[in-house]
Amino acid sequence: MPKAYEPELVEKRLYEFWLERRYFTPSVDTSKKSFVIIMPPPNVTGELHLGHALTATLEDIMIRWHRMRGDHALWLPGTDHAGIATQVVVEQMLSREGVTRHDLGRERFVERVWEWVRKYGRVIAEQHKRLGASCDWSRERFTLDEGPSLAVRTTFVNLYKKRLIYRGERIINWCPRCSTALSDLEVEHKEQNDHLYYIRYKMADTDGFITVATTRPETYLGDTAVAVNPSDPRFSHLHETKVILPFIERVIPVITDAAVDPTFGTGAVKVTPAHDPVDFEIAQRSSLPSIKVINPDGKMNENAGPYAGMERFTCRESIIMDLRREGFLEKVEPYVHSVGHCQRCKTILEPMVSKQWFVQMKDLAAPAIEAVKNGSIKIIPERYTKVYLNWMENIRDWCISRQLWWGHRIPVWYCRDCNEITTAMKDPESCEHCDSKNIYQDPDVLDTWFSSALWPHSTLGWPKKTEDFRYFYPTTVMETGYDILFFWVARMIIMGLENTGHIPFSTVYLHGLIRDERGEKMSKVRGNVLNPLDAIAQYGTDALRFAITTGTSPGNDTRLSPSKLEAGRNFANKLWNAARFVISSVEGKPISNWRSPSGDGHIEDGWILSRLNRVTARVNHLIEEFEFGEAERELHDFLWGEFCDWYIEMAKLRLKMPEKQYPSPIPVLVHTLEKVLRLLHPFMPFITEELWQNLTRRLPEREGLPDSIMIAPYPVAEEKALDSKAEMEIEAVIDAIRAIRNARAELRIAPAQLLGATLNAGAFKPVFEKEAPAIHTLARVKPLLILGEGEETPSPQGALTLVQARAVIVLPLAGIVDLNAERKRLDEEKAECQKNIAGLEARLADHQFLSKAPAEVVERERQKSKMLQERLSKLEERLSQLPKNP
RNA sequence: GGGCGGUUAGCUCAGGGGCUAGAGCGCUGCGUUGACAUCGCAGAGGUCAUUGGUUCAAAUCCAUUACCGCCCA
Repeated sequence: MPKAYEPELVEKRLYEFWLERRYFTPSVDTSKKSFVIIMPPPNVTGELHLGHALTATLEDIMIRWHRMRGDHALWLPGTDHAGIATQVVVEQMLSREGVTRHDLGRERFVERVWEWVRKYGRVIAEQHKRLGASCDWSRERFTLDEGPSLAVRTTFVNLYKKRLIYRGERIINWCPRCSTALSDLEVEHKEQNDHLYYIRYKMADTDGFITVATTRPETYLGDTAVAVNPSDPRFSHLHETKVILPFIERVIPVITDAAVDPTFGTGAVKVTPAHDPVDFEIAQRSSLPSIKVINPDGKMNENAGPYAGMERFTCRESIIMDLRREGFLEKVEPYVHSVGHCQRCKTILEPMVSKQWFVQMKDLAAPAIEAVKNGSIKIIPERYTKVYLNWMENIRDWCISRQLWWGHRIPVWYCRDCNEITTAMKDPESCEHCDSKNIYQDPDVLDTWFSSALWPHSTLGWPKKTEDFRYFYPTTVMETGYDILFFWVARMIIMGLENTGHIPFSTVYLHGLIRDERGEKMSKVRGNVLNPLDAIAQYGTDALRFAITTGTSPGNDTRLSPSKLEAGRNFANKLWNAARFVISSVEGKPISNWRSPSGDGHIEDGWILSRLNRVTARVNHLIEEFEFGEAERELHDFLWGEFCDWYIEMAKLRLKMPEKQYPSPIPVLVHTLEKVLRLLHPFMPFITEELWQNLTRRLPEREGLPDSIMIAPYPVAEEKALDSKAEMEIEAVIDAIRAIRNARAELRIAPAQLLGATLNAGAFKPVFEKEAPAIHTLARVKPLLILGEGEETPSPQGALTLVQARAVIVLPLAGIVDLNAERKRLDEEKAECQKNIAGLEARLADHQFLSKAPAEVVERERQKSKMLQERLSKLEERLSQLPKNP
């Protein structure tokens, strides 16, 4: 075995081994419990980033744990066609060839996208394999596959027939760059330093004017009214009057509407129904006409009179100049407001009246609200429940049509003869209303999230009643980032309930974002992205997995830095070397009883087995509670801080000794390592598999051992292995060794130099006698005289005394120890000890405490007090023995 | 404007009523004893943001203030 763990030598080979054995593919077995995670589908042409790596790691941890516990664990992977994103990428590629999608035409363009997808669509899957993801590739799905597409079609037709999908002229968010409508969720609101323009509109019938304030003067061309608050006395005399728009000379009414905020600007606002959501509603209430002045490409249209053809922001500048010149511009104030941007391309969006398809959400949301409220679906961390409910209870209709070519085409046909709409499961040949053959399909496609919303059931076969659907649905856990709670999770719950009548999953686990070491969001623009594959190449997959999940808690963002990756790599290497030690120790030796070794052979055996079982219980509990980061931390601490630092070090001595005198530590070494490997396997699959196969290959008693750790049972704690006495005893020994080492370091005694020592262990005498060889070697003391209760501890001149709860250690160091310093040190320890006793005594004298605190707590405090008292008297004894110093 | 989260060691973060408050990294000193220098041993370092309250007991629960971050409008 190499001296250091070399991940590149094992990862690929083991992944192929697992694939070959089909370990990732669960069978349908209704007698067994299923555990199902549907993977959030990444963009088909995208590349794996750390968010995906985190998703995959957390899901793999759950899946592997459940699989090892014997559940039929299905982790279904897939990819998303990602309408806008993919179309944009391909259009960019085409533009390098000097063609637009319109040059190609729809059919040829879509064919080009498919080519692209076929070429790059495997990237994500391959990268997931590098991460060790144990997902079932045989069930992999793509949103545009036949199955999921059928689900989309079925859903659309059903909802249309239930009148829950409708077509309407509404104000929507339009991205002029992507040239498509977007849903409200795809709008990114950003605070912007801007200006508020005060524009004068001349009264039509009198001499005066009315001043309105706006941040978007270019839209005045589409104004169809001026509105004031009905209760605003400043304008009551102007109700029912008319004003004239500058230059274009359109006469529009002054109306009243309660939505007008009297404190904004002058209290009078312009109303542009075609380009503002609030104005759109005002217009509906007052039956105002709506005049579009901006085209989908962001240029002013023919209704803009002299400004027609101008780009919208150029037009703004131009209009401001003209208004100012003609005295229509009263003033300009600096103004901060929130502006909607395209989430995808960051272009400033244009609110625009447009005929689009919508899902009516309110009724659909009701059962989805109920499912979370009544606990059928649990959200982790819990605080997101409120966020979810708040959004759901204020839900608005969902604009689902997109003016793109890449995606699920809207299954709607319009009749040129009767203007009616036909929608059906099969593409119609003629209008279902007038039977005319003169029909054409809606050119638009559906929002990508529409198909994503069906993902948990569409991937399992719905609407067909497949075996998979019957066995694996509802799924168990939906694990994803909190940033897509509304986009995806909420909509999956809605659509799952609507389509199947069942919740799509019972637990939602939301993870946080991975940021860079300065806490900034990683992005290509910032140039701070860390490529997971680079990290894997440099540190290994297990190190990366460990680094991004250890010490994290659900829903909280984490920072990733090279030093965390190093820590992961170092931990893997530590494990590697601990295993290397155990494996080399068993080589050529008879091994017996490693499956269930006795802890009675030696105190430290009982100790490590007890600790192992406590950790096992903790880890299982933590995984159940989705506290993966904490579970890993505890395993890390156990392996490194207890097994390696102490048990292995102690075992080394016994390995060198004749077995008659000291029972061999090999069964316990092997047993503990083997268990730790299993415990760690869900987190660090590659190294644990490699070591486990390496180890078990050399062992007897192989009955029931599978070929792979990934299908070996996950350890379960055994009550009978817990041994508090052994834990206490080894703790006392460790304390003594630490105290001696500490003294040696403080006094700068060379490591090679052996010291003689006397140790009075009181009632623990037999323990220390048994552990004497460990103390010899680990504390480098020899000879060591061990005394017990009632035995006088000699204290020669110039000795250093270490007083502990369970032992007093005397190191004869005449000439090295400064007596003044020694007295000072003991005095300080005494003071500290007295302080602690005083605190405890005060508490123990308090009737309230004695009567109200649980008996167990009171008892613990009594014990503590007793131990401190003992220590205090030992300290006093040592102090009295010190020669009086002038 | 409404809501949520954070504030704990120099840095990054765990810990969510009863430890002497922990870890990793960093820092200081020592170290080539056949698992590991991707390491070992030892050490320094904290008014748990503020102010009140609840409680026998508060880093932990409640309220307040301050600052930072996020979401929704």
